[in-house]
Amino acid sequence: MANAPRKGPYICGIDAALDVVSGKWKGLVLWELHAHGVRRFAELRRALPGVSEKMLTQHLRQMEEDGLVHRTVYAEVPPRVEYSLTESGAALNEALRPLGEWGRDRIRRHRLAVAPDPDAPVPAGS
Amino acid sequence: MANAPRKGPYICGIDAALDVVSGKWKGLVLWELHAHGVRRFAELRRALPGVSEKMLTQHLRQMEEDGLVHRTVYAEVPPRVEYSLTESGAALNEALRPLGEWGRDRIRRHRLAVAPDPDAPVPAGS
DNA sequence: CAGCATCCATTATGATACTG
DNA sequence: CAGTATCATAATGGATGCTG
Repeated sequence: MANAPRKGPYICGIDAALDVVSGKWKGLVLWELHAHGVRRFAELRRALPGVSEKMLTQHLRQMEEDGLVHRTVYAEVPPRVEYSLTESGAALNEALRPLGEWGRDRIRRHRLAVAPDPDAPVPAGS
Repeated sequence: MANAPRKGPYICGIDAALDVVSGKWKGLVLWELHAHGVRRFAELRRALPGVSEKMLTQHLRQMEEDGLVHRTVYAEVPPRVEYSLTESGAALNEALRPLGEWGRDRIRRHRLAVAPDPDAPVPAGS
């Protein structure tokens, strides 16, 4: 993925779409940017428990190249980089919603493990 | 994938869903089974240009384990095995439809390569 | 803070030959 | 026909250290 080995040719829309969302964290990045609108690198990092800097960078660059996310660099010290969804990325997210529903259903039905939400407020008394 | 290294825990429905559709041919298998209802091993093989027997078997087994496809073996000579979508698989396919739309849009917009449909009728004069 | 470079481990995918 | 087994390679994921 590091050098975006563009798959294709595609047989139908499904695999064209799956091609750009495949990757361990792409779905979560989309989700996170959709939920918050704009996120900085470190914020995304925190939102994706277990992701390494390299992977996050790779995924973000790939998604930028695929026209899904927008990257804004502020020439400040310390540096600041903000990510947001492009129009295409937002549309993809919309298209992903039913899939998310199905996934939640599946989690319920099969009682799969769910990681704690790092955005959740800290429980009182801790 | 050969031994289904169940990922998770999941952070949201999206990645739970992406987990079961990730794989180079899963989307196409779903598509094919959706379009035709029931397909034999060799039919699926033909429908997925370039897939190796091993990969197809692996994907089908994984999808069976994930409860997406149903596998029926007929004790005949020569052997016959038919695959079809389970209820869950059909629901997944429904959930995948908007994604397919988005993918087709993307193909159009970026003028991406599209493989010829092996199901298409043979052009006259060949 | 937001990265890039390097090395290394694990997975995914493939080609080929063989079997009931 | 519908697979398995075996042998390879490519793609992906991750740990660590360094830089502007």
